[in-house]
Amino acid sequence: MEVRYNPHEIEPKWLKRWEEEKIYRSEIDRSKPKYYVLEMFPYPSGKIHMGHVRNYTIGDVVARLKKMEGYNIIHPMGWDAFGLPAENAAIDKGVHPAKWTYENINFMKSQLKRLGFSYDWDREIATCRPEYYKWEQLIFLKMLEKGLAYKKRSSVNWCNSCNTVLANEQVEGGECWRCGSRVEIKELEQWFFKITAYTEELLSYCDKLTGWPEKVILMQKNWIGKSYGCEIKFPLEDGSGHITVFTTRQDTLFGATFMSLAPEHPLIPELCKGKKEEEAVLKYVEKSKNLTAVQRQMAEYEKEGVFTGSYCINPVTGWKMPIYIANFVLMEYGTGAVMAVPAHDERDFQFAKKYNLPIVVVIQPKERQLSAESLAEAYTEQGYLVNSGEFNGLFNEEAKEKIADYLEDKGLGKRTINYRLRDWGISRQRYWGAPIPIIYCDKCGMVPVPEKDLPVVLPENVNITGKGGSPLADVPEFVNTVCPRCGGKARRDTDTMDTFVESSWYFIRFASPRYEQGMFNKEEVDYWLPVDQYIGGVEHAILHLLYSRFYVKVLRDLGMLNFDEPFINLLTQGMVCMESYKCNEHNYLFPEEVLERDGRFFCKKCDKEVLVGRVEKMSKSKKNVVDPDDLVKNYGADTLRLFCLFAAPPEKDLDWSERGVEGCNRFIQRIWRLYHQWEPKLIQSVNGDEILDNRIARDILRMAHKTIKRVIEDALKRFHFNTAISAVMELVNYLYNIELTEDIEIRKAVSFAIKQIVILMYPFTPFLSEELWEKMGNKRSLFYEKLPTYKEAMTADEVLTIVVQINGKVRGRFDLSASLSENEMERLILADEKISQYTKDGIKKIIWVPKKLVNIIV
RNA sequence: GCGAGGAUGGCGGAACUGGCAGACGCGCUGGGCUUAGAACCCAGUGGGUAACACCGUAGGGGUUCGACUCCCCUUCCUCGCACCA
Repeated sequence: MEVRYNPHEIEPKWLKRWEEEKIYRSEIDRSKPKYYVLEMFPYPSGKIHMGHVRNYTIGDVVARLKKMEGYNIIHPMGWDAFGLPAENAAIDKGVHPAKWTYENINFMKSQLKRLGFSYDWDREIATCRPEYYKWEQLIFLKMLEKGLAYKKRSSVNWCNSCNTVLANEQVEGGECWRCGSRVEIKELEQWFFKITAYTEELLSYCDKLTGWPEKVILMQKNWIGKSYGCEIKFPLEDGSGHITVFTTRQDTLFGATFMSLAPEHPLIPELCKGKKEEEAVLKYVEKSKNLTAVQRQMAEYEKEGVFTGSYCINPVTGWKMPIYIANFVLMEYGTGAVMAVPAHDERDFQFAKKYNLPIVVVIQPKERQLSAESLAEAYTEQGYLVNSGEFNGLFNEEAKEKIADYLEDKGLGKRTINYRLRDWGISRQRYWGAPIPIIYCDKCGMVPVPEKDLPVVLPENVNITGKGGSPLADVPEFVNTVCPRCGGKARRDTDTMDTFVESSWYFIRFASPRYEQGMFNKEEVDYWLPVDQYIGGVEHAILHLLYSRFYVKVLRDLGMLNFDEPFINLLTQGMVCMESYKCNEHNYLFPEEVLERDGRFFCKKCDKEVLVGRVEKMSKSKKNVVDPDDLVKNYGADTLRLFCLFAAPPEKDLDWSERGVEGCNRFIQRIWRLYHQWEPKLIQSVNGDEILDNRIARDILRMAHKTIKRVIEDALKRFHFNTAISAVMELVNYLYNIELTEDIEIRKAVSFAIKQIVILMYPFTPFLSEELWEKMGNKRSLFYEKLPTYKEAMTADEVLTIVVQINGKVRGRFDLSASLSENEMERLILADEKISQYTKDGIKKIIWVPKKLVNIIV
């Protein structure tokens, strides 16, 4: 008889039953501690890919494990449904973004269901529904009231030939992704969220995020970019004012020999006015205007600039410093003006060399002597001050403080702190997003949409061509409205919000997804939030997580929430990777378009040898993708899940391997077969701590208890599912070596062990486990079962294998009864013939690692 | 350039606080079953040797009775930020 686990019969059976019984529905239960498991919700792009499968499998395992540990679980799923791809689909295929999005949602939802994820689908949300974005618009208005939302002129990428705004990701190497023409910069009035109002809190609370990966916290800190320094005033030579700079190196002030300004610096027109340099300067400024940030980066770091014709005075040395415009100075950071210290800053050094500007050394290292003439590069390390008047001889870190004191005393400058973090621009000149609830009236100016008129619904009848500005501007029924204040004619804001706004609070909405009286039901939120375990890709380590943290703080300060941080624990899972094949003639090839011959690979079309690419992230363009649907069809969901968990620990990248998948399927079959071999001999009610006389039976029980311990410690405490699974594999292998027998004690022990396997595998392979669980005579789903407990005493070995080292080298192994004392063991070991050969010249020292190892030093 | 992480068999990966390196899986080899194959089961599998010895965690040095693990230097790889003054 062939015994085979058939996923195509068994898996649909359980899907149906789980759905009918709604076992994953979550409700407040104050008798249990709650646990909120959340995976980053997907963008409904069409169908799920392996990255989703891995992410959601990890989340599902966490949810099931925590449930089995006794928590009341909430495990929701939804759709980050607004975004650019929907609009692109409209442009390419003429499908309405809404239709495209909802169809994708339906399809992807069926895919997720098929994989057996334990979502409470009653809580499903899609951010493109007015019931959702209504509350986003409300919060926008509250932020406006608080001054946390404001409007200012800001630049966008603009394509002249398509006549449209481009998102950053639509700019490829400074060119438009559609037509390839040069991208320009255009200034538009845009909305911003004042995230900088929370800079300090976002930074200091980083240290409270103890459940986050170190790496992500560091990225957040770097993104915020706090630096301590001074603002220093440099008087203009003609006495007409001064230029303020920001520097973190006030210790090098005596070495500042010229001044560099950003091309956008407001003083420039005045500085060059009437000078012979004026024309050249204005031309340079004009040229810089049309450079995007992307293009600036492509400028290959060539430092360049022009002299303005004016000078300012170094306040401590009295030197006349020429004022330059320099392309590397950023208007957005500091004051847009930099004091140039060529001897101690790499960029200033290059600039000084190029334009032949003076270099003065003011920091000397201890071990060598620098001189301005022979300097080949800037010296940016620490050292002692020279050429710095009364500060000579000070260590530069000390001098920073002394010079800052001096500047403050004399009123020449003051200590300041600067941050890299800028406010969050949220205006998008796009259709498929949440409309910004603002009305412009000729008489009353800018008027917020009254709360009672929310939501401002995104109109359906819109023509999306990919041309022009915001598509909403072409919908007169939307644009034209009446002013809520005066009742006169008015126009709506035609921009939509950045999709990061929707994802900044969806995790709160999940607590009460159908609530109609407000953004959320406070009682539900107080119970479920914050998220206990958040799981997703590291690509969101900065923006999404930072914006979500910001949102929670804003809502807290609006009195709506009473917690400070959204995500207690964060797991960033690795990517799913695969080799790629590239033919010189036919570009990237699918694996089936490649022929293998003696370990080399050839293109089936042209028979030329193909380049086997590094294992890298699966992507359509590289043709190194596998479709989860195919895998479910071939192996079933359990196998696919198991592979995602077994091939690597969750935070590492996962290398795709078809053979590895087959191995996981084999393991499932092995459990299935093991069960069926023993089925007639299994004994129903067994408990694991019975005292058995049979040695083999006792060993089986011990092995089972050890396995429970390992699975709990690896899976639950460390989320290392790969080693947890391998522990179960070892137990299965062990049981395969037990001969089928009528011995009652062995049958009891095996029954216990098999039961543990079924329970322990449930979070990983729920279908298989449910089926076996039912076969074992259980009526209720495993979902309600508790994790097994192990007895420490039951894991203790009766016989210990003691490793004996002589001078740190392994020279023998002794199987000794665990009941012996160290002294008794020592006597037995030293009496051994082989060991005594080593010890005949006398023993210096004996070091014991209890129950494991002894090192004899001779 | 700065910051972080990493390098272990033919491959993916174990070894948690320093204590048997290579668990588990894949692949490979041999055997069993079979008319044959697939599937399955058993055994072996870092290098080296007839067997020991010995050599092995990127390379070099150090601390220690003992180092994949701790410290210093070097090389390479991955990721993040990237003209932030």
